[in-house]
Amino acid sequence: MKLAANLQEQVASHLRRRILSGQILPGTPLREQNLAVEFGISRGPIRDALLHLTKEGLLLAKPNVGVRVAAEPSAFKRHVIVHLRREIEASAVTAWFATRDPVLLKRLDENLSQYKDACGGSDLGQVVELDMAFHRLVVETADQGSLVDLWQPIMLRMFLRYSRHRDLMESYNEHAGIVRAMHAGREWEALEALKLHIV
Amino acid sequence: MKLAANLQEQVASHLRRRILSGQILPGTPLREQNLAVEFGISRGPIRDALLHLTKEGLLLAKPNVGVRVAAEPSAFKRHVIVHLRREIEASAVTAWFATRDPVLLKRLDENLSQYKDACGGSDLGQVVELDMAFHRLVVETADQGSLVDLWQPIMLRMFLRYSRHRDLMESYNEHAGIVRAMHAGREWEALEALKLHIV
DNA sequence: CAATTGTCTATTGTCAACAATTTCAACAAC
DNA sequence: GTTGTTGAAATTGTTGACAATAGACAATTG
Repeated sequence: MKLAANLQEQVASHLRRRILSGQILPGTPLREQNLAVEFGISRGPIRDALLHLTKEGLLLAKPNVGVRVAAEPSAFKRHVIVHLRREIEASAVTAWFATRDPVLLKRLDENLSQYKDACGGSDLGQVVELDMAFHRLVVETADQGSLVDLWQPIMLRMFLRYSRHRDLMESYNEHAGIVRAMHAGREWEALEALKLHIV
Repeated sequence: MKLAANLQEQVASHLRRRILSGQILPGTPLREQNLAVEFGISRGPIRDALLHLTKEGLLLAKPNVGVRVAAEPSAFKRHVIVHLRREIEASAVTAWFATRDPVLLKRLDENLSQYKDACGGSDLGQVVELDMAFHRLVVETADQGSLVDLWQPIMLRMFLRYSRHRDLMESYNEHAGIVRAMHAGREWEALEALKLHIV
């Protein structure tokens, strides 16, 4: 975990984690003043953080009214999102196979072992973060990470329903399968495993 | 043009237009204080607007340093973006063919005639806006507009190089071709024309 | 002379007070 | 009963002042 220097980042990642882990349910309003006293800071950085999360698709903002946690995407929207994520991550994997930089493999292996541990523990926030970190590692590798900002809001919208519809251990096995195919240098198999994993 | 009630929206759309029309070139730094005096308001709403545009991919932010206009996407990134836009807009068109709501056709026809006029004029900002409005109309139609927030940042990143690489009249003809196919109820033709238009 | 350290300035980050807006309940008019 | 009105409370929008930081450049030291 990188620790952010400025408050808005800290607030944003804290709220992000709580939303994704299901501690704050869709529809819940977030008031600037409440959060300000909760974090012991002024409303300024809170506003910045809420704007961040709104643009990331986690919150829904209405002018002069405030923000609330966004609802899970509709079936139609989710269908589109799945395709977008596949497109981005598959492009990244394909790009990796052109270089086969071993650094990524090492990092993915590390992530897998942490992920396995976290699945046993009780901290769902940690599991979500490691799951996301896995995919981010892949996306970051391609084209000097230029895809990350494209990928993140799409990913986050999908993870809005993470906690309620995901079998943790199965997810781990699928990650492991992708990495195995990459170690073995089997591109088609890796891409296929990735595609089946993103659903 | 919709006029926004709050300052941050006004500032954001003003800057957005100036960036997309090439009046502010990639790499140009935007200072909060400068913009504040230029717009005759305080730094608060300016900050909000810059955050918006940053999340939309038009600006690049560095903590404690400030923002600058983002560079055009790399060839690799652009390639991915093209696929994403095609996926989103094709989904929307497909959804439309399930209902064939004539309201959209009327709006597209209106847009086309305005677009044709604007191509003759000298206001590039207007052309860009109408071009974007055309595609937004399509995307808005599907699933109560749920795709718009997904689509917008992708679209905007692509339009960062709009002014420098686009033949206006050709773009108009392609739009017209898509609408013609929709009027005639030829789904495959419309999708194909759309795919060829997004490049 | 090179490397480091200190200082200065431009700029962003943060804060608390005030203004504008929305919401909702109580109440009056029809 | 329903509808419109009004006013208070809650909340966001905006502002200007102050604090913290980064980057450039000068001073110092080996």
